[in-house]
Amino acid sequence: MTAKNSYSDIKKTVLARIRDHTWPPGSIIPGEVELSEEFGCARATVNRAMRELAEDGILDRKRKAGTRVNKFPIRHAKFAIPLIRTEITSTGAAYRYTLIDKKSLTAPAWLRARLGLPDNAKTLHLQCLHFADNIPFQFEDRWININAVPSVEHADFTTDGPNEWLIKEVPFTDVEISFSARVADKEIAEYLSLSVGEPVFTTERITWLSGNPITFARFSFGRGYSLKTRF
Amino acid sequence: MTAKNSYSDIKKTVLARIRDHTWPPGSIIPGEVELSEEFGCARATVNRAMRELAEDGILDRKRKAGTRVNKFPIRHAKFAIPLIRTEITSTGAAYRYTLIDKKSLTAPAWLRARLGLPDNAKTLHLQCLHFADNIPFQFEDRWININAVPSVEHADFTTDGPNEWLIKEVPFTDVEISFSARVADKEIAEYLSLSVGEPVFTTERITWLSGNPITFARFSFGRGYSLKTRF
DNA sequence: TATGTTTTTATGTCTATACATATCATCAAG
DNA sequence: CTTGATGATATGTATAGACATAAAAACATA
Repeated sequence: MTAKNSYSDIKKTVLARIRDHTWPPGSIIPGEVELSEEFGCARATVNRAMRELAEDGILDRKRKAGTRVNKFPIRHAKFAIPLIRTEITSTGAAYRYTLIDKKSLTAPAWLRARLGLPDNAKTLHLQCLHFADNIPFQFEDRWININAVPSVEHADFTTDGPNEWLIKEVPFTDVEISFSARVADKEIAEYLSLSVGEPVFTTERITWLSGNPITFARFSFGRGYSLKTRF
Repeated sequence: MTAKNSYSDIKKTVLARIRDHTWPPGSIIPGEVELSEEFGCARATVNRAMRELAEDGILDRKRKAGTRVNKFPIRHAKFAIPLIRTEITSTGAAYRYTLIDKKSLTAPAWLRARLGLPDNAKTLHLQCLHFADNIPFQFEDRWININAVPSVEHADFTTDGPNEWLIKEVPFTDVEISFSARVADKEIAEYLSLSVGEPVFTTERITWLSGNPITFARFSFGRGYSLKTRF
């Protein structure tokens, strides 16, 4: 009868009990009915609290088996992946964009393999630079599957980056993002004012529309960039 | 009256309408009552569907103002941050852990600044290596605030890593994670079998318990590591 | 003993209803 | 023209009750 009744209060109470080892890792916790009686609220309210804690990886729930405290909570870090324009302007810096190169090419072998494209697949290859206060911030190397997005051939990328165009024009269903540390090659070093061989924080992104690859993009960030999240 | 009624069906339908530009980016979509009539279900069901889409960053909802399609839908990428042991064993590789060094030290200035610790703060400094199939996978450099976790002085880290111990023993409320690309120094190069100067994918983590810093850890990953997510 | 079959049960979802609350829109007063 | 009060309204949350479903547990059969 602890006179708590909102689902977020229940979440807090449950988290507190996990933290103070009232309900230690791996243990089973009371069922929804019992908890709803204790908290003096409806089962649906307890259900929402428990469901959200399970989504956060704190609890592990199974029908009939009950709810347990996860032994090794898989924390889900949420990273904001904003538009590069938003990322730069939100720091107060001025955003500037330049299109370096734009060419229609048959997809190279590595790209065909990566995206599962047929031989002779036509692609549009773009290279762009994004500046923050006129300092090079991000080098973008992008390939677009022309077969999947025919209209891209007539798009003009001189004022807006391809990402902004794609988000507006092309729907997608799946995205894969990866983060890694790479070596700056001559090209990247030049564009980002680095030395060849310096480490470069790199993200790669592939997007599909119902299984059909749309675009592959590699983003190389300037010196000292780091991606942060707090939760 | 599209005869769909489960909340996940509604999510799919809404997503489809966003993709085919029935509801273009930035547009306002019908209210919950109207949609519940269209789908022939209760408002609560529509509410759950819309709430989850909003959590995913697809929709933007405001009381009274209604629900809009987010102009830039990929706002958040979720990464699972598993235990290193889990990460390695889930690939089928064998996990091995070694404690390299363990020392009680007064916190160095950079750490005091980073965590907001007082002068002369006592810390436990640990260096560990995590192997996948006997190949060095991750080098862990960790500092634990002894003041916040006195019992850590008697903990034995020879068989289990400090992360596993901390998760079991010490509750925390806040985490900050950052990703970056760093240069391998002599120490890291040796432990991870790299050359000095090679790029190293690095994550740093700070955890707090209600504002009180618990631990700072820097994880350096072996050559070619990348962090992936798909959604 | 081993293998299906049935029962039981905790979670999963849905409904109908109610009230709370933020905020947009309108209109009035200064 | 600005500021402040007042509705109207869409989302936010809660409730009680119902049925669905997965899976553990108990039972029955070969």
